[in-house]
Amino acid sequence: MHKNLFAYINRHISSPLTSEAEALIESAFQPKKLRKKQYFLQEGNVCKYVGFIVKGSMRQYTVDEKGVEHMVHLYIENYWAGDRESSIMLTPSVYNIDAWEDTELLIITRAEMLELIEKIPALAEMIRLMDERNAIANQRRLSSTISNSAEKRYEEFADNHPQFIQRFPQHIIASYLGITKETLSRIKKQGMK
Amino acid sequence: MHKNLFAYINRHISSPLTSEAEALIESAFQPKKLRKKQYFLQEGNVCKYVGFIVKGSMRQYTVDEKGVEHMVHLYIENYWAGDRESSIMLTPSVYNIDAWEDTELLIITRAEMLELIEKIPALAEMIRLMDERNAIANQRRLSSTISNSAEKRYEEFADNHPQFIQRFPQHIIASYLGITKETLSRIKKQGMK
DNA sequence: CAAAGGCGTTGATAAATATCAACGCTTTTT
DNA sequence: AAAAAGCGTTGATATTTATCAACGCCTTTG
Repeated sequence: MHKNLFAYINRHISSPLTSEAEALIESAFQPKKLRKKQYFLQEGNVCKYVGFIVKGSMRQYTVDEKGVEHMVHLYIENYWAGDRESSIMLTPSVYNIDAWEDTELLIITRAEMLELIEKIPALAEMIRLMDERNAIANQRRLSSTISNSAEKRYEEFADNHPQFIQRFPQHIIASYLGITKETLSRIKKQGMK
Repeated sequence: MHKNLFAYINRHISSPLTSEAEALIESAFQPKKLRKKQYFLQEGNVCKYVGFIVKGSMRQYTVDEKGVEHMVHLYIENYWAGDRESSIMLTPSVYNIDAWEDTELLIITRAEMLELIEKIPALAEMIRLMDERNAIANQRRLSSTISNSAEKRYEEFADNHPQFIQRFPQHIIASYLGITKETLSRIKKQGMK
């Protein structure tokens, strides 16, 4: 199970992990299984772990006063799930994270992760890269959300993230794009003509 | 002029900069003045520098097919301006960054910054902190943009960033919030009652 | 196997927001 | 000092998107 993580890390660093490093990582990351719908993080709790998704899919969302869910992130294999703000600040999270499909994770606390980074410089390198990509992706999404119509946002998303379109139902995608499921349904019908 | 930068860095690290570190920083960061409306970065160019704003204000925006500007970021003193994606990937930027008021910057290339980080560990610490805050802020903004009505977004923004409300005209704020200036005008009138 | 729930679609209608045009008031430029 | 440009506002109207209700088709569950 940790093999996927090693492979992921090696894909993102310049020279492969030593076997000592792998051993350290293996003992620091704890396997965790979630059944569909189970919470990884529930609103109001402090987010203790960040999780690397080995298999399955998850979603992160807020719930508004009317009970409507707003998807903030979608995750599949090789994504990291967690609420950074809560983990860092130790404040209660405003987000829920749960499993959309049965999911296998490797989880680690922030403190343990920081320790690990001290011991394995390559990990620091990976984290930096991850952060950068994340920042870039968020930047793009923000820019798209502000500037584009619902239709254009969907097109862009479908082009850039076909995996998500396949893995999540349409009403989840709609929420992620900031529109209702009905609107997305109509947009798609339009776009086909 | 570099004093502001030292103060900023010291505010974000655990033990103050040594005078050697200050000397290194001073020689690496180049002062730059921009008059109102002057470009720091123009769409289509690779973003060579990141700039620390000592005095003044700037904006980062895209321009769509219709010629409409969409504000992606607003910057004032003690903010860092630049397009990370372009700097890292060395790809042409899709953004424009220009001075809104006459502005004084301290600029540095990415390569020089990386060198500097090697030499001054405290800088690495600061950058990590900066990145974290940035990520959190972006996350919040994204979440707000997806979930909230224009009115609520404005309220939230006004509460959390009164400085921006004071420094930038309303049509810029509107664009930043992803709405038109007319809609913002009407929202504000409503809100007063 | 029957029932229930999840999902996508459609129609009718309402609400939010954009667009276009015009105006008054400042500030900046010439 | 006059002209131009920038800014915020308002009104009339158009467009986009949300809401509410209903239906058919699956898939899951008891």
